[in-house]
Amino acid sequence: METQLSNGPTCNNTTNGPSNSNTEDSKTNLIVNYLPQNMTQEELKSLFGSIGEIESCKLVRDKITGQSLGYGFVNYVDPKDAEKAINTLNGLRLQTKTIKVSYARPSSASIRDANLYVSGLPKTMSQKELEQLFTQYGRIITSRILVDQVTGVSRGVGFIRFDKRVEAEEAIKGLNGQKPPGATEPITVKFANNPSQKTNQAILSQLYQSPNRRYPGPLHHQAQRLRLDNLLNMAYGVKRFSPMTIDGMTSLAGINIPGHAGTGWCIFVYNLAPDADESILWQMFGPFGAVTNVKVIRDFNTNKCKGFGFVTMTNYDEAAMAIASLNGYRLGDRVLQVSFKTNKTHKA
DNA sequence: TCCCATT
Repeated sequence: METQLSNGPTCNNTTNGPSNSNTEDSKTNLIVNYLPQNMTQEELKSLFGSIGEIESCKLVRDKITGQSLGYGFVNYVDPKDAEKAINTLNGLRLQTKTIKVSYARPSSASIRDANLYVSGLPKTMSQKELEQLFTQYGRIITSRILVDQVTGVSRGVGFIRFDKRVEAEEAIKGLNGQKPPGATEPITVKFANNPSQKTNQAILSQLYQSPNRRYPGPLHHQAQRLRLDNLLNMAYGVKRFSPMTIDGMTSLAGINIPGHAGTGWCIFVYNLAPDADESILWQMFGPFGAVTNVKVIRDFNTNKCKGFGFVTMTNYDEAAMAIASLNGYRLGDRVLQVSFKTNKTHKA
């Protein structure tokens, strides 16, 4: 039973069919991938706790920096709740991410370091074709082709994660330096970099590529020292800086602050009646927690609601609870659709 | 040339 909800064009769900060992663990323990960088373990627990009772929950963090690695585990008490979580939360879009929810495989050393980096792919090769090339070597857990953010065209590089490391090793032996069918150039297949090593390099390049300082070396000025301290603190998650501190650091302008959630969590409410007004949104969402803004989108000429609106809530867990409770809610003769707002444009 | 899938 494969779960195939929309999970982005370059992300598959080739995971955990019924061929897995049927231990109790495999039926209650879920892995959650592609979490937003700023999501905390408590928020993860809140979101999944809205489905049913959680036995344990863990957000995986970098051992050194404490930064979220973007995935976590949720272990339910009841296998039915685990199944329900997959059915209702897989493919959920949070900020820029589309989360993936699937059964966790039993933990073992043999499944670690099974991720391959593939380059030199024909630009025309699809994700499915990439999988077809690699599937002879083992069970593919995830595959991905990187695309140019602007044009959407393949960059000719991608990833294949196998179930077992030995499968990945065999794929390297079999495919590295080989030409895929119809291709003119050979591809390179090697183990992917360890994701946790990357964070530090990104921080260093931020430090050294800031406008006043392009070369590595000792820091002399007070402003630069402060900037270094702040960057390290932010990067290593030691503390969060108040907006005041950040405003005072003009040299920080242009640097994206990890973990900054913005003004709140925007919720998209669809299928409102033409005569809906703001008060109904306050009434519906207010009981779940702090609501800072509501808006009903209206037609400029008729002043009638165009069928949707937005609600901004301060706290993630309250927003998640409101969504879990109000999505599918019957308002009059209409069934509402409630979700976190996406970046998609909603045409009227 | 590197996508955050094993607590």
